[in-house]
Amino acid sequence: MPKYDPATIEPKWQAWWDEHDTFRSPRLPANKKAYILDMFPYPSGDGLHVGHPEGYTATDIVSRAARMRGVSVIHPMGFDAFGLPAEEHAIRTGTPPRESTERNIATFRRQLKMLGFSYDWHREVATTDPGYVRWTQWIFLVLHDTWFDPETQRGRPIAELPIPAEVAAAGEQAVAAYRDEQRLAYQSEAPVNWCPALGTVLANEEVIGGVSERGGHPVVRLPLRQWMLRITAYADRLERELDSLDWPTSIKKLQRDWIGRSTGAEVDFFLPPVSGDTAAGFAAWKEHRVDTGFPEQAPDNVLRIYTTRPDTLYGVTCMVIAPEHPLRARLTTADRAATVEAYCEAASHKSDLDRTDLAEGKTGVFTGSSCVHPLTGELVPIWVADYVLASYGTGAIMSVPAHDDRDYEFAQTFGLKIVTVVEPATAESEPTAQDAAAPLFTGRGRAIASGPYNGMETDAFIGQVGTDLLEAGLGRPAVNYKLRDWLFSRQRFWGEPFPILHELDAAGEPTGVVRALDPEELPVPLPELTDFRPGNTPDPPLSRADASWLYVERDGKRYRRETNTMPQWAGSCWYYLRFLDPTNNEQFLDPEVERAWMPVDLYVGGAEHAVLHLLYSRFWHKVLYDRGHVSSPEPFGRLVNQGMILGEMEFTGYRAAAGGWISAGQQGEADTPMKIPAEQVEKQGEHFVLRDAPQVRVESRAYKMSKSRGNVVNPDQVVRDFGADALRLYEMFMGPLEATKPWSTTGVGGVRSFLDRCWRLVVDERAEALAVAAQVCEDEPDADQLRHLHRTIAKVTTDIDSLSFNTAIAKMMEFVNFATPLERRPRSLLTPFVKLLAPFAPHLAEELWALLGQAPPVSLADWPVADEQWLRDETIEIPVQVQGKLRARVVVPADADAAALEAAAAAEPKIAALLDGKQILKVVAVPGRLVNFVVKG
RNA sequence: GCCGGAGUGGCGGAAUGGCAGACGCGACGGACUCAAAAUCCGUUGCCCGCAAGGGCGUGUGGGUUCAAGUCCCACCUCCGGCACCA
Repeated sequence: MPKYDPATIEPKWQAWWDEHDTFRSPRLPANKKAYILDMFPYPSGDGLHVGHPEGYTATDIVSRAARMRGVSVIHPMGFDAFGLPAEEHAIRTGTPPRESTERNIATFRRQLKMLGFSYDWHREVATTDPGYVRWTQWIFLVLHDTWFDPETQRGRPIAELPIPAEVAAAGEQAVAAYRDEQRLAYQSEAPVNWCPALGTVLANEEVIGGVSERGGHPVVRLPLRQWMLRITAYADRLERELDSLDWPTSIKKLQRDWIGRSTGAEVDFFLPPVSGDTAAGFAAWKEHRVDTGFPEQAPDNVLRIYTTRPDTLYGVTCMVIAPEHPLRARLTTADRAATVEAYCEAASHKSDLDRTDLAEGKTGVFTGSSCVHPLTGELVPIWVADYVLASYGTGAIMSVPAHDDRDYEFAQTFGLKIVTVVEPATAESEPTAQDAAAPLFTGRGRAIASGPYNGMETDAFIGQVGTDLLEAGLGRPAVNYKLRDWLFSRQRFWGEPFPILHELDAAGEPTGVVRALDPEELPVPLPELTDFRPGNTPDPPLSRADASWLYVERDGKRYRRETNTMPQWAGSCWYYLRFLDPTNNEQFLDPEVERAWMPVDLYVGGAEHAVLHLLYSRFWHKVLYDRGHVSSPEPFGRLVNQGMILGEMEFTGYRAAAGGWISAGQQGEADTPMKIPAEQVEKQGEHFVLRDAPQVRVESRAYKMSKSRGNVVNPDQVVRDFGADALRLYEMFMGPLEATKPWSTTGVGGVRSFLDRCWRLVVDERAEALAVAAQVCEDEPDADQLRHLHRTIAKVTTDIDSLSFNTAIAKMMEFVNFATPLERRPRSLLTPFVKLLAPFAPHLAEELWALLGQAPPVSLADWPVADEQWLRDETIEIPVQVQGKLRARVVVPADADAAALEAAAAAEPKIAALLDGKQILKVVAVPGRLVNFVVKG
């Protein structure tokens, strides 16, 4: 009668935990601490997806097990609630985003509670809470109040910024402007990615292949005033300090590649005056440079380039500048002006996709002018081409077609000269005549045709020429990063307003003076709007706010509020800090609390945040660290990415347009894919085929869950059908946490029947009322039972530490398989097992714990300790091989040495027969492992 | 193109260089039942064989080793990411 019924016991225990504040964490850890963090979700209107509970269950198991082992655990949850979908919903329906967001959060909260996660809900935050926004804005003020001191590689208060004498002399306004330029949060007019369909500007990272990441809408480039964050100042630290982190190497590498540090040299190429003696001018310039050295800023009379291969200087055959290069107009001769202008005009309209090398070939035009090679004195023509990016390095390159594939392609396209100056330094043969068939060589080697540097290896050459250029004042070593400053403003409604005022003159026009609000004036609330529609222009929706919001007066001056809002990343950059002190109204986080709990010990989330979220968070954290607001330089110690959960495995056959089936792989456009039920398919060799037509191959694959494919699994449904414990357990049993794996509904049924078996281990299912099974007794467990129990304890314990939940569950299944047939089940055998089960299937464990007469909650019971004595065997079975092939097994004492093993093996009748008459060449006997006879004859 | 990750039964997956396939799903057989479901017990990598037994097996080809899923070299396929960063 009393069958295992998750629908009743799960809500019951969830209510119990709530009432008893079972998972509330203290303000400060009582002893050893563990901060176990999930990437908080964006509360979409679709509710929880089965992908969410995967990582959440993993951290929940770790948290619950840690609590049972006496660790002070902090395990919070919240919501990343600003963002585009809520705003788009608002535009469609006219509902204010706050309303739909609150509704969605309520759904998410209900679903998360339904799964029995042991979050401390007292710490819940949403990035949209005014009490949270206040401190996001406050951190912006910190960024705005900070400049990066390159000397100390640290962010420092703007008040400490040294003001150059000439700036100070120019007056207060000049000083203010100088400061504004140096702040970590600064304004820029740079061209931005404007997406008309979304009505917003997007960060470079949000533009994938020329279209918006979200929605795939076209993006155009427009110049616009924007807030930028100077993340590039921290590039070096962001890269270097990755070393100290316990992160997957693949994620570290993604971040390194994204930061894209490269080392090389900047070199100045002399621009001869339009009229006058080029040779004499060049000589005079060189002499001047020897005296004055390499100037910080490139003067007007040079073209400054950046290269990672200064050893190829003698192979330069042309210079290429970006279309947006500041010297472009000056370098263009009158006869080329029309052509160059037309080219640059066209390039400005090209999307990033068109400018990548996916587009066919290289384009470019000659400017008509030339510069002088600093080492050879030869004239080098200057071209404009859009394969050179204005935003990287100096926006200009030296083109070395023989040793750079992009330059090679460019030279080939326009028939430019190719000069080989590096040859492969192969050990086996002295390179003879240059191999004309392979003019492109991008590897490292030995210099040729390079004047005094002939014969030098690439690395030595780079070092030497670097020194020489520096001495001659012609160049200097340089470091560059692919990482760009972070475009931090959005022209949307549903985001944090900036705590910034723009001063207005008498005519109501901005004077260009910016005033940051005082921290006491925060938060700046979002204005009430009725129309959320983005405009046709990049004018943000907030500019349509009431005058009462938009205009403010301070100290007798009129100001207009900043109407851009912050991007969604802002809130998620620091939520892990607010969780520690979520209701603090005095400061963003109490330093005592911060020191006690930080850094995060385990951070689990999807790999899609490998670069952006994790890089932005680290950046903010380092700024807060530099400014003394947090105590550690890195926020996240151990990071783990959970894998994606795919839809159920599908078989797809193809209906030929002409009728009948066509084998997968041979189908054309006109043939229609059709889903085939699994029972109509069978495996034949490498492939699946139709059972009724084995000559027809069928595709078998699991696809990413998506609404359009209709293979989305809904957690509510799974909980209804199998229970939350079954869902949790199944997600952990599917395979390794990090792996991508397909969903299988029958698999959920499998773990559910394991839970049923656990239930029946304790409960008499056929009794009228809930009662402990008759087999449960007060016997002392026997040796065999203790062996099984302690081995299970040992395995489950170590597997939780290594996040190998699938094998931990397998071990518990083995225990249940062992214990089920027992006619007498000692209570003291069952209670430790229920404890092991508790982190995985907490509701069932609480129920069984109570039924076994223990005081709840098992969630805070002591974790069992494996007793070494039961992990050892007295005798073991050892495989015996002859010629490496398994031929027999012998049972020997566990501590038998090699000689004893060999003797026992040789005595085994089957082995003796095989060895008879053979010459034994070698015997490998590994105690505790195996015996292998190597014989001849 | 470049950089990661992965290829093991019908399926998901286990395996400190030492018995490949733990555990689960599915399938098959048995017990219980009038019957079915549920449950319990058992079998289940492939091939040959009545059996005892034997052979073959971790994407492909080579190598190291007494011994390779695991280490090394080359290649193939799939998945993910990056993509003119000089």
